Amino acid sequence: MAGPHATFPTDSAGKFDDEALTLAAGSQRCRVLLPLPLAGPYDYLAPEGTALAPGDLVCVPLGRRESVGVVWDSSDQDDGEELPVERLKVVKSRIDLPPMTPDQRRFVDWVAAYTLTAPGAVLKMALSSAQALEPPPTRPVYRLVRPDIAQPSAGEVKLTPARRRVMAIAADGMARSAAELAREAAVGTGVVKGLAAAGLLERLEMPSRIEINAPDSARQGPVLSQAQGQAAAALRAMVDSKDFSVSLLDGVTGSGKTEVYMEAVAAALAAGRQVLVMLPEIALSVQVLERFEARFGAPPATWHSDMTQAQRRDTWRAVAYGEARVIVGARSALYLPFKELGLIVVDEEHEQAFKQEDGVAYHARDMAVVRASIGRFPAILVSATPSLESVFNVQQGRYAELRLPARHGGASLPDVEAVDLRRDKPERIPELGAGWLSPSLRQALAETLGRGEQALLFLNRRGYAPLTLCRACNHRLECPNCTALLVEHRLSDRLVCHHCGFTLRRPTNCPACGEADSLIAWGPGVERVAEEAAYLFPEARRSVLSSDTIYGPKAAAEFVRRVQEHEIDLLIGTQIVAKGHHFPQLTLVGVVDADLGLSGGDLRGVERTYQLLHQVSGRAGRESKPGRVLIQTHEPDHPVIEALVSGDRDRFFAAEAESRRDLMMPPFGRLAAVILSSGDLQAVEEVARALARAAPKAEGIQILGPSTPPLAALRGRHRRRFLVKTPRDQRPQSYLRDWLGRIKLPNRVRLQVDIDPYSFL
DNA sequence: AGCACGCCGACT
DNA sequence: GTCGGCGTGCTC
Repeated sequence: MAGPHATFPTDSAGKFDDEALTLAAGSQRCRVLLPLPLAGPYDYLAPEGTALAPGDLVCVPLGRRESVGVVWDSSDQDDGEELPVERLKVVKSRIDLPPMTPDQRRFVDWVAAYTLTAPGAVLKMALSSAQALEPPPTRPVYRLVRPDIAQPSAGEVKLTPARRRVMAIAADGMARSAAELAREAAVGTGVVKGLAAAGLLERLEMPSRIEINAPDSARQGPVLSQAQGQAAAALRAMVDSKDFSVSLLDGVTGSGKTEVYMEAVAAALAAGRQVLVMLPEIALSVQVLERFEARFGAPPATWHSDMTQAQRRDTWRAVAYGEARVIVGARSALYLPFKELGLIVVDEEHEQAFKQEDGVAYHARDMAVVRASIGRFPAILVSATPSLESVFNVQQGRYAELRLPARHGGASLPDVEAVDLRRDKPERIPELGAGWLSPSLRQALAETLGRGEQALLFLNRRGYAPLTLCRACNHRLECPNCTALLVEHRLSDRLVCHHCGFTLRRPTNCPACGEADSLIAWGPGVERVAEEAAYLFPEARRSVLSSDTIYGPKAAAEFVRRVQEHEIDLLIGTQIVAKGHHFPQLTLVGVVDADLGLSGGDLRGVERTYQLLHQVSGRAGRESKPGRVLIQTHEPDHPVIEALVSGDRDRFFAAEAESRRDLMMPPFGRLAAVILSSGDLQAVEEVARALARAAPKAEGIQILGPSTPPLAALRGRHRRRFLVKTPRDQRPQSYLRDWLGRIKLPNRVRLQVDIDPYSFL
């Protein structure tokens, strides 16, 4: 790959010390990476008399507009012909922000190469907030012109009592906003402005920065158990070694994993490094934030999709300037401009939410490990049900393993039983139709609620019913844009496509045969289970919890509070309730349908079902009250159910790993998906055939497809898919580059590559 | 991603 | 006769 005759004038200056490499002023060529999906950086000329160094943020002309960009490293790649100097435009300005660090630049290049996407597309994520690059906004403040003379000599300016009070407040020389000054002096803001006009106060523009309270790493943490203490000491040692390492912190719910990794956070902070803690769903982690605040005396900075532009800008800048020391964020926080990152913690590392599917397809857990390796610092993966990938890496000796065996604080593990739906059949309820709760589960609910305790019914399915069917002609209501059934949502009185968001008011007549009142709801969703629960336990205070009813951190916090204060007796929820909340009064968990994730050809379906059910089981019974979990299933002998009932996770993992090994599926082999899509069915099929023909033969590499994925159409686009399977020691990227480079795509067909795919829809 | 250019339908 | 639809292609 190394170009033997690199012609870039500054190349010899030393590519391993690129900070020292400063381009000379004048008409000097420099490469600028733009946040656009282009093949590589563009060449510009540094402005006369300005030195630009790799990492500098710049503003450059681009066509008839302007764009921000980052001065990129001169590569030794032999790109072929360079654009002649006459055609180059001049960099407009250097942006006054800390330069992007070499580590972050390498990370951007690495992710682009790994995911087979344009480096500019990755840079775009790193410059996520366009407004962050603008100068920080200012706010007007007022202070005394002459602090030494608070009272002007009489006659010069008329001093009314109101003005006198303002001057008295301002006498300390501090700058205050007009509103603040006016409030303290009990006058209107007009008085303040009048004094400014009279020349007694001066108006200044103050940069408004967010207040970042420094976390106090010296603060004493909680008393740890012996097992916790050992794990914490191991993690502290990793941090102190200032070297790359990956540790898997593995412990059941309630074993005190958070307290343990907090010690590693404290160690990194004490060493003067920034820390990133990644969570799958920041919206639901109010409790984690509170625990950080309790531990370090200051709330961490947060980063997630649900932020305003202003919050984004302020946080982005605070991270770049090194003011924010601890950032708790969703997967996109990985691309923040850390000045001195020294530790990444990936909590709930097994969660699929870390996998980004659209745009740049990447797995944030894996990229976090890469980021740590580039920055030469530790990464800590945390889970009660680690991914098979991570367990495999432990077995291979790549990751260190730290196990926390028992529940911290003496609470016992819940008692898990399977309910065999083949014998223990839910009864039909005349008023409602089909029922979903078996007699055993009903009885357990009655007992729990009767004791004044809380119960949770878990069903990982939003809405009222997953299928609407015509009784007369058997027509199924489908999305017009996707190969998917419309899901009935009774709360919003609509039929909804969960893939594209298409909605329809529930029709009274069948759209196919026109028969009136023939449409019936088929199968359960959480809303329907809630309806049954309302019928069976009318006095219980119920709440349905799904992404439809809990949107954003505020709603999540409110829900947590209502459960904790026992304003709700019976929760009916999707996976949104499975996440780590602490509900001491919740003693019964009923899994309505454990078989949901077990059918279908999903590679990780079995693993995911185990993780999800294990997690939701962990909601039952903490503190002193024992918990009980009832799992309704048609397959009580399924390894997942047996593992949950027996609590023998390791045996289940071993069996699951064995079946993956037989198929050479991840983590024993590598997968990449190539997805073609187009509004034009013939065009996709044609390209799929052409691609199949163009596939080069290669030792050990298998091309599966083209096949029609379950979601044969999505958002009005027809889809076809290839899977590329390679041995573990052979990355598929170079093969894919070669293969995909052989055919020219027609414009209306889009090709998307997903390395390490998680979804097979 | 923008923002042009470009080549075919309904309007003042 | 133009205004404008968004297909196609380029931006150092």
